[in-house]
Amino acid sequence: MTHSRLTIRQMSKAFDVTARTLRFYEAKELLSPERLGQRRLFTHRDQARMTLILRGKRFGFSLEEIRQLLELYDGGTGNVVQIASTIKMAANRLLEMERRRDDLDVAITDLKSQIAEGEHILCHLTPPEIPASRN
Amino acid sequence: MTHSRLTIRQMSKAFDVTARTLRFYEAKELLSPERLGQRRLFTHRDQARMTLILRGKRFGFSLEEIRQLLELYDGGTGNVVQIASTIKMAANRLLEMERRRDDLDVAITDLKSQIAEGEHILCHLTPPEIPASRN
DNA sequence: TTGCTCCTCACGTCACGTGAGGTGGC
DNA sequence: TTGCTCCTCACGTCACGTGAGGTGGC
Repeated sequence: MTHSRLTIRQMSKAFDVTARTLRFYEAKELLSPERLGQRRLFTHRDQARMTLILRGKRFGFSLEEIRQLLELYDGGTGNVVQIASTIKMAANRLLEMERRRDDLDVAITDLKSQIAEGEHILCHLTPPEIPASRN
Repeated sequence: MTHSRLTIRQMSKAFDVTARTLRFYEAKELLSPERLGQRRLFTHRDQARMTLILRGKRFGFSLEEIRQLLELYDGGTGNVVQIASTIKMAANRLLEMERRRDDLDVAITDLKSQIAEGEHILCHLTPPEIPASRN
C-alpha cells in the first residue's frame, strides 16, 4: 500500500532521483511539497507532476519548458491557443529528437567500426619492448 | 586551396563552432595553436585534432575523456595495454550510446502519440468563450 | 548520548555564452 | 579617425553534486 504523502527519501526512491534533485525542482517551482515543520511532504499532486517532469526530461525539454507545460496542464484543458502552441512546441521537439537519434545512429555505426579497427590493430601488434630489468 | 594555418575566425567557420569554443579547448589543452603576437594560428595538427574532438563529442565522450584519447593517439600506436583500455572505454561508451538511442526511440514514439492525442483534443474542442467586448 | 533523517547555505562542475574593455594593423 | 578582427578577464547559465554545519524526534 502506498502512502499519499512521501518524505523526501521515499520520494527519491520512488522516482530514482536524489534528494537534491527534488529540492532543486522545488526551488524551480516544479514541485510544491507541503511542510511538516521543516520537513517536506510530497503530495499526490507532486507525484503526478514528477512523472510528467521525468517524461519531459526524456523528451529533452529543459526544466523551464517543463514548468511552462505543467502550467498549461494545470490550467485544466486551457484554451485553444495554449494547446495549439504546446503542440507546436512538442512537434519542434520531436524533429530535434529525430535528428538526435539519427546522429546517434551514425555515431554508433562509426564507433563500432572504430572499435573493430582497434581490435584488428591490437591482434596484429608485435608485443612491446619489455624493459630489461631482470638482473 | 586551403591554408595550413588558420585564424580563429577561419577555424571556427571551418568547424562550425564559436571562437569561444576554440579558446576553451585550448584552455583545456585539447588544442595548442601557435601564436603570432597575441593572435592564435591553428596548425594542421590542430585541425586534425579538432576533427577527432568533434567526433568524440558525437560519441558522447566528455572533453576530459577526449583529451585522454588524443594523448593515446599522440603517443603513436602506444602500447598494447593503452590500446586495450581505450577499446574497453569505447565499448562501454558504445553500450551507453545504444541505451540512449533505445530510450530516445521510446521517447519519440511516446511524444508522437501525445501529439496525436493533443491534436485529437484540439479538433473536438468547442471554441473558447470570446470576451464580449464588442460594444 | 548515539544514530537517523532531515534541513539550509553555498561553493563546485561541465561546456560553453556573453558582455566589458582593450589592442593592433590595414 | 573609423572599422575590423583579435585578445583577456570574468561573470552567467543549466542541472544538479557535494560537503559543511545544524536541527529534531525516536
